[in-house]
Amino acid sequence: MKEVRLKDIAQILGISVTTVSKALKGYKDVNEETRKSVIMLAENLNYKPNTTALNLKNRETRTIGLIIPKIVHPFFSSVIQGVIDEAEEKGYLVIILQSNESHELEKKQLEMLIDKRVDGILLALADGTITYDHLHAVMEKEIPIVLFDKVSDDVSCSKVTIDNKRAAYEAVNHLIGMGCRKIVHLRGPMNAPNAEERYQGYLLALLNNDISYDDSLVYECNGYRIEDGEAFAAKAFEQHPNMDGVFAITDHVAAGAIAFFNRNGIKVPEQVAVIGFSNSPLTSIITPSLSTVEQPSQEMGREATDLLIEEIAQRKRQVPVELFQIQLPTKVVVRESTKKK
Amino acid sequence: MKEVRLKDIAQILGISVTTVSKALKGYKDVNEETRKSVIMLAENLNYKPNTTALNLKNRETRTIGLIIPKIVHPFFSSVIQGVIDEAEEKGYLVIILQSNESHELEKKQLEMLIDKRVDGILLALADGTITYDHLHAVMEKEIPIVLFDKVSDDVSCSKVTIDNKRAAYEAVNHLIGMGCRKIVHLRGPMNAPNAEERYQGYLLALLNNDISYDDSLVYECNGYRIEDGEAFAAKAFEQHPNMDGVFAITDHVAAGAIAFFNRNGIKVPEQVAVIGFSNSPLTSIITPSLSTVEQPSQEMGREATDLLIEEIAQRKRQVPVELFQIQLPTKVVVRESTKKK
DNA sequence: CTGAAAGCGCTTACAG
DNA sequence: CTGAAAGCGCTTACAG
Repeated sequence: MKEVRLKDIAQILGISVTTVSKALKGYKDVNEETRKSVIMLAENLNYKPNTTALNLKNRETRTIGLIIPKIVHPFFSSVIQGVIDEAEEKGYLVIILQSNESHELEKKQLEMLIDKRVDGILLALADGTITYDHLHAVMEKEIPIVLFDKVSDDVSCSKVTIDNKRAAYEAVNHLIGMGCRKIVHLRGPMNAPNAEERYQGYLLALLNNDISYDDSLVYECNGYRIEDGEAFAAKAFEQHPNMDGVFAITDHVAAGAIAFFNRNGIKVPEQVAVIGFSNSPLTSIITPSLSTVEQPSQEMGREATDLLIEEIAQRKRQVPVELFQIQLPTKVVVRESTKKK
Repeated sequence: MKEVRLKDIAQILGISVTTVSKALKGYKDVNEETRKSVIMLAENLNYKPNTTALNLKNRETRTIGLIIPKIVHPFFSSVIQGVIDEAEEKGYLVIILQSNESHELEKKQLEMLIDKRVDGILLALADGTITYDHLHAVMEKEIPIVLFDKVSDDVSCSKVTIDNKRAAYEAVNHLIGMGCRKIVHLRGPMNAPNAEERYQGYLLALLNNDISYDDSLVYECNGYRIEDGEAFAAKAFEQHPNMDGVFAITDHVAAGAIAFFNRNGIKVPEQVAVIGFSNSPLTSIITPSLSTVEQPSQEMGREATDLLIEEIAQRKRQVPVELFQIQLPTKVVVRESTKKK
């Protein structure tokens, strides 16, 4: 069963393709009778315009590309959902690719999406990405792109992130409010901007509360798995048996710390309070449940999509493109691991 | 900066578009010199064929659609990864949509994908889907479709699932092997095929081990959240204080049961052994860690994609389409919640 | 070995 | 009010 084309309708009605097209598109220079008969027949034959032909004609695909470091991940999969939902509402479809934190793959996938002629691209930088030529290439082609979560100052485009420094500040401030004074920070790698900003927030909270900074309380985790958290908590506790708080770069690292404390009879939160980052599902599953910082993941996806589609529209209208840097609010979620002593 | 077209190359070289096209596509009826100069220039100008024009010409988009009930879900997000990886390897891109377990949405999205002219569709049925006309419509248009995870006998297309009955059988058999005799089954809804099959597996395991069936040990959960598991475990324990095993329809339900037992001083696994289903991340996070049935999620995505792309190729070659029903192997993963007493 | 022509399915400026 | 023609960027059967 072949697809119905304008030509088929035209032939049946004995009129030209032009007129059929106009009738369907609501041009008013079409006789009322003609219009009606075209529309009826189109309906009966269940005519659907060939999107592929429209794509070619209109120079747009109504498709956006999304490159994400990791799909099987509570935060990112929630971002994906936000993107898809928002895009669908605005009439766009989404092609998703996973960079696996690899610079090479990210670059290759960016090219695939451009070849595919997507109307715009959404991207969270891979950890492995250290140069940005592939992104500059996109900007030169004037293809709209919006970065989110992991971004870089070296790329001038719209961006959606959270305020990592402030979020960390609030987390540590919360620990201090609970009475903590010797707070260990299990931080991420030095070269990761997000990790650096959270570290700055940690510093600021100490400063604002007149707690002197002790750099031996800061540990750089070389992995974000639960076991990494266990290992670093063990190390920290050995070196600082009087520690009374932990601010971990992720919930998994925090969960690892709690596992270590649980196993060694160190009471959480009585002896050591623990707070993580992300509000991932495990926070309410472990015992004690884990306080954390909630990142608005779906909103991040929605917001980034919104900016992208807006930019696509501006480019299309040939008006100057506005760039935005949006920082979404976070909030501390208090659970058992930092409840009042 | 406009995109380079064949026409541009032709003009610069003073030859026809036809010859440029042929040179690039390796036709041998092109002068060696001409070929070389075309290829060089194309490279220098970084020529990329316009995919949109090719789509129209070739009547294919090298794109497949994926409709999934829920994106933020460990099992499904892992399926997504499998699909995307496999598709990318085979030169296809993937458009993802979320049906939110809704029949209506699933139908609408199916139409969107068809309008989009995807080459094929991958779909896990929504819980809300009770009739299959929208799927029959797809089959009539001869658009390749492969169902996975949640499938229906009423739709004749290739399918990829696990053998739920066998998987459940093995789980319950494992409990029996650990010495359990009064095994509670927290099952899913009566009208859900997967739930029904697992229930059948439960029955069969009892039968094969000469344990008489007691239908008061079977509870139909009206939800799969942890709290649902807690509530039903409480109910079961109240009615059967001598119960010694639980086989739950999902890991979350099982985790809820464990939470209830933990809180009430009922030893797991000593007094009651518990096994879940899916091998989701929480299984190794809770205490005691949860035994479960591992479902091959990425493999399911890969396998379904593979079948789909194969079918697309067959349709294209006009050879008769073969339909497959693949059942992927599962395996029992033993953790603390069912360790030897 | 080269290229004019037709065609994929649509849109739209233009002539009548 | 209608429709022939040109065009989006490509491919390919065909003539020379």
